[in-house]
Amino acid sequence: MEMSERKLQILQAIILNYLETAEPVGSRTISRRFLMDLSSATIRNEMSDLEEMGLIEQPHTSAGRIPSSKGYRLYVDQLMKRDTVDDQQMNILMNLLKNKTVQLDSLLREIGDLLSTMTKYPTVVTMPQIKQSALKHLQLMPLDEHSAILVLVTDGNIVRNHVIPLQHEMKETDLYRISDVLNKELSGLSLSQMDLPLIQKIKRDCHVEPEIMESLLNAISDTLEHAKDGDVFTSGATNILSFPEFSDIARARSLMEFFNQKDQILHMVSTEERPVGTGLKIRIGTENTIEQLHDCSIVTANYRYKDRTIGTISVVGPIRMDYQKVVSALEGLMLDFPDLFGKPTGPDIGSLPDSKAN
Amino acid sequence: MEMSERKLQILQAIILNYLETAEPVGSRTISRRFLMDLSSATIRNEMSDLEEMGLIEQPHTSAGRIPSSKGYRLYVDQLMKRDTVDDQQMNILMNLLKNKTVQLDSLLREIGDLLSTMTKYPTVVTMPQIKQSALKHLQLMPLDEHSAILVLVTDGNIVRNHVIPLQHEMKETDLYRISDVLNKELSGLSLSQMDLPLIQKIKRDCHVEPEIMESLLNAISDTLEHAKDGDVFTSGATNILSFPEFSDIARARSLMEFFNQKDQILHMVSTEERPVGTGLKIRIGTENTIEQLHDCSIVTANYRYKDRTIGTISVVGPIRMDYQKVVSALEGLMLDFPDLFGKPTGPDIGSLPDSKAN
DNA sequence: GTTAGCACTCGAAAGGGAGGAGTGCTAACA
DNA sequence: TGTTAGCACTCCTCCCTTTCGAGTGCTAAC
Repeated sequence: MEMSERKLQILQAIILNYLETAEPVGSRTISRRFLMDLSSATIRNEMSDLEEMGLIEQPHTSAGRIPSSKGYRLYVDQLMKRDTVDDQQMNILMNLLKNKTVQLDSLLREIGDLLSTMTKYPTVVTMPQIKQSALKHLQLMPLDEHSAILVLVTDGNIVRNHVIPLQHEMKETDLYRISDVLNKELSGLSLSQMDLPLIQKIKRDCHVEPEIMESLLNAISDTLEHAKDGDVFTSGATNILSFPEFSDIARARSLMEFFNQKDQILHMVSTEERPVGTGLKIRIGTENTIEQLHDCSIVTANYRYKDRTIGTISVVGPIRMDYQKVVSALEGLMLDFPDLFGKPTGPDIGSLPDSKAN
Repeated sequence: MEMSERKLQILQAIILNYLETAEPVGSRTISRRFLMDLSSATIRNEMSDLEEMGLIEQPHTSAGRIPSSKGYRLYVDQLMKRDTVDDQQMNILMNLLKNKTVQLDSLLREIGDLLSTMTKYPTVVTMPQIKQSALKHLQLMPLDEHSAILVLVTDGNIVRNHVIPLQHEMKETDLYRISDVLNKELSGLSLSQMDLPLIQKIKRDCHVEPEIMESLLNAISDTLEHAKDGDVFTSGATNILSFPEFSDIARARSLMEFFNQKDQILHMVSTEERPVGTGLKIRIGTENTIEQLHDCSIVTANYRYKDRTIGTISVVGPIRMDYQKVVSALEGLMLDFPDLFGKPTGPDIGSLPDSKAN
C-alpha cells in the first residue's frame, strides 16, 4: 500500500478530531471540517486504505475511525509539528520559577506543578536519588541531650536532615568539630560510597573518645543506609477524572492507584533509556509495559545534573492526548533549563515537507 | 413522639445495615437480621415513627429507609459504642511508629498514612504552622560563594531549610559565629516574633561588618516572612473511588479537588473549635460548611504541642461512614500519643444502658 | 480518480411491560 | 393495647423490543 500526502492529511485530521471529541471520526466530518474539496466518499476510500495499513481502526462496523497505536506512533514520529512558542502564561510562570529557587528538589516540584497546570494532564517527577548524589556539606547540630540533627547537603542543593540518637551527651563544640572532620573526609563522595571501611578509617583518624565516635558514626551510617532512595512526586492526578476514557470508575481508580505506587513508577521510567534526538521518550498505549497504563500515553524527559541522568519528568494522559502540546511544553522547559536537560538537539526525524493539517 | 429503646435499636440497625450495603434498608431486613422476635409489620410501624421524628428518610415511596443527618447525629452522640481495643495490625504499626521518628512533621505524616490504611478512608492532616512554633536552634551552613543554607529547627524537631543568597562572600567561620549570635538572641522565640526591631537590635550587637550583617539578616527575615505557613498532607484520597456514593465521576472529582485545596481545608478545620469531652469533632453531611463536603462526614482531632493546639487530623468518608471504627482508631491514637493529644477524657455523653445492636 | 446513490450494519436511545421490594392500612388476635 | 397477617398500591429496576441515525462499503456514472 502506497502512503500518500493525502492519506497523511486524513490521518492527522482523524487524530485532531478524536483528540477534541473522544468520539470515532466519520468520513463526512473530515470532508466538512478539514478537507472540504474532497467528498466523503473519496475520504472513505482513503480511510479504508489507512485501516488496511493499521493506522486507524473501527470500534464497530458502523462507527467512524479512531487512530491506532501505530497511527499515533506515525504521527508523533513524522507528522507532529512543534508549537513554535510557549504561550505567555507559561513564560510568566517560568520566569517566576527561575528566580525563585535554587534547590533542585523544590525546583522539580514546581516544574511538575507547572507542567500539569499547562497541559491539564497529570505529571510525575522522579526525584533525584539522594544516595547517588555527591555530598556537598554535612553538619551536626545539637538538639537535646539524647539527640542531634544531621543535615546533609548534596549536589543540587538538596538538603536532607535526620534526627540521630546520641548514646552519650555531647557538647555543641564537639559536634561541630566532628562535623569538620567528617566534612573533610566525606565531601565530594556519593552517599553510596560511604561504606564501612571508610567509616572505620575516620574512626581511627578522629581524635575523639572512640566509643563516642563509634556510636555517632554508627548512627550516621545507619542514616545513610536508610536514606530513602527515589521519591516520586505527582501533580494534577485528579485531571484524569475529566477525561471520558476514565468515566469508568474502576479504570480511573486503577490509574490513580498507579500514581501512588512509587516503586512501580521508578521501575517503569528506569527500564528504558531515552533515545537520542529530541530527548523525549513517548510511550503510546500498549507500548507501556505496565498493564495499568495500556489506556494511557506517557511523554518522558530525563533530567541530569553534571551530565549524569538522575531522574525523569513525565506527562501522563489518555492515548489521544495532545502530544503536540505536551512535547512543546516539555521542550520549552528543556530550553529554559539547559543546566537540567542539556539543550535538546531538535527532532532527528524530519517532518514531512508540506503537511499542513488545517 | 416518645423515644423508646426499641426505636433506638431499629435506628441502629438501619445505620449498621446501610453502612454495609449503601442501599435503603427495608423493614423485613431488620426483622430477619437484627430483631428476629419482631415482625416486619411492627418494625414498619416503628420506622414510620422514626421517620416522623426526622431520624430516617425514604428516598422514594416504595424504598426502604436511610438514616438522616439527624439520625446519624443521634447515633454518634448517644448510641455509638467504642471498640474497646484497636486491632492487632494497628498495634503493630503503632509500635513501629513510636520507635521510628522523633520529628513531629514526619510523625504526623505517618499517622495520617496509618489512619488511612486502618480505616480505608482518606485522611487529612494539617501540619504545624512553622511560623508559630518556637525556634530551638538555627544554623547557617556554607554552600557556595553566593549562597548559604539556613537551617531552622523548631519545636517538635521540625527542620526547615532555605538557601539564602549572600551579597558578600563569607568564610565558614564567620557563618558559624553569626549562627551563634543569632541562636543566643532568637532561640525560644516563635518565628512570628522575629520582627524588624529585634533584627535591628541584633545588627547593633553583632560585631561583624555592618553591611555584611545587613544583607544576611535581610535574607533571613525574608525567609522567615515567607515561611510557608500551614501545609496540608492528604493520604488515601483514592479510597473515595471505592464508595458507591462517588460512582458519579463529577462528585468524586469535586471531592478529590477539595483535597488539593489546602487553604480551604485549613480554613475549614480552623473555623470551629473542638468540643470538650471526647476531643473529637464530628461533622455530618450538611453540617459541613463547605458545599463540596455535603455528601461527606469528617471526624477531626486536634493535636497540640506543649498544650497549645497547633493542627488537626481528620478522617473523611461518606455520610454512612463507619463512625465507630473511625472514632475508635482516632481515640486509640490519642491514647498512644498522649504528648500529642493529651489523654482523652472519654465520652462525656453516656451511652444508652443496654443497646446491643446484634 | 472522484462522486452520488443506496443498501446495510449496528450502537444508542426511547418505549413498554414484568417483576419485585417495600410501604401503609385494615382487621384480627393475644 | 400492642402485635401481626394480609392485601392493595407504588415505583424502581431490569430486560426486551423498536426506532433512529450515523457511518460504512459497494456500484455505477461522470
